[in-house]
Amino acid sequence: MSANARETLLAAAARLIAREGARRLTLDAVAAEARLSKGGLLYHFASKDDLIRGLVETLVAQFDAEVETNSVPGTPGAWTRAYLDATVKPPVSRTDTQTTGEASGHGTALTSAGIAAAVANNPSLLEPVREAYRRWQRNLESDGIDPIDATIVRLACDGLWFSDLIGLDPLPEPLNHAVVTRLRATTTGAHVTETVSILPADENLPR
Amino acid sequence: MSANARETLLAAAARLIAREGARRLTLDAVAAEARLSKGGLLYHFASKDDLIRGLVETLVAQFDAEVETNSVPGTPGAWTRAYLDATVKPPVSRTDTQTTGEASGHGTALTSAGIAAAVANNPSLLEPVREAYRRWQRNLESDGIDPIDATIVRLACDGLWFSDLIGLDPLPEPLNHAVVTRLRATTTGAHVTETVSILPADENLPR
DNA sequence: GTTAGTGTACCGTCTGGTTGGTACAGTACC
DNA sequence: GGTACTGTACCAACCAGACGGTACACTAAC
Repeated sequence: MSANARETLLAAAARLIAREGARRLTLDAVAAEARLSKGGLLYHFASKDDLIRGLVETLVAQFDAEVETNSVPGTPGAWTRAYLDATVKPPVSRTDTQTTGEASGHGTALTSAGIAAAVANNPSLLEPVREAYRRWQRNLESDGIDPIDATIVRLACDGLWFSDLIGLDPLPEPLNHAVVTRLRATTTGAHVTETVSILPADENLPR
Repeated sequence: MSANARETLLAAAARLIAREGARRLTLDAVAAEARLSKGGLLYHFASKDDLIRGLVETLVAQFDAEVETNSVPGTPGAWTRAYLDATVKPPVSRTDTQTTGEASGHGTALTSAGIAAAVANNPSLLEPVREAYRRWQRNLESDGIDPIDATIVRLACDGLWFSDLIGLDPLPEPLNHAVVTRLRATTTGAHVTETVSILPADENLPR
């Protein structure tokens, strides 16, 4: 377990935040969650800030990888579409181990854990996120489509992320699907005007 | 000062978060910022959670009031447009007193202070926000325009809010203006296709 | 026997909250 | 109009627990 101890610890930290909120992210708690001693934890992460840094960097790297995977370069709007997909795609939880499903019922999902922890503890740890966004915004603006459209798609994605971060109700399902579809259509430059009336029943659009 | 002591304290707390981050929101610090003793603070707010609750509720109430002010009922999309305006409008800072501008340069603006504090300390304090969003989403979906469009505008607004919360770079100015304009146009049902090319110089669009 | 990795015990500080008070304005009663 | 009493607003000092971090002993592997 030594080689991936870091990952185990990061996953434990993320799980903890998702379950009990950022305030409960204490070294003791993380160590316990990862079934390790505090000493062991501090061997891998020199400080709490260091741990959160790891969380944030992992988050950014994962999202980057996800976008990279989804992106099929060549077509205009490909990167923007990949950004959308990476946001929407159900995040594959890294928590395969220890499935003690004692969900205490609040939103903060694993993906947002790093952000929450950084906001709670030390906003300057968000710097990697800020830097990533600079990069992402650059990519969006030079994606071969109208940068305004691309930016709106980005903002909507961020809105979905925000919603997840603070545990808002997800959009009701037919609407959610329609919104994502509409956003994706935006990235192709095709200005679809097919007004989907309130509560459309066509749930089975091609994925 | 006794009557508005609560407001003074809330403003002090918000200022503190904006300036030094949510972690620094301690009872001592808030009291000092408001030039009051901790005992005095605890007279008005029974606990730290109570203080944060006040912060969150004020935030929701302010936003609600802002939307209400901006909304001109009757025309389709009016509410959605008001939501957009309330988000974009430069928040009139309530901090008229004590203008010690020692901004230490990170994002968390006054508007987001309550959210940040709640995320950091006790996510369950976000319940009023969740409830408000249920209400808002209902209003958006019955605003006389395509609910998909309305929802996308909402999500983009939330994206802007999120951006502010974690202190991302604001959008470069011509783009920002264009995005807001495009979003507003969406709320009128008018599907504008005037593709503003990369970096448009026409900054002086009619407000 | 050296090194990577982990555990135990402990320390100092921070911080939320309590306690016991002060100052003072109002007011009811005689 | 003086006295007893109440409620509001605030303060200084203190406390107990939590928490980040340190020190160091131990062990398994090579």
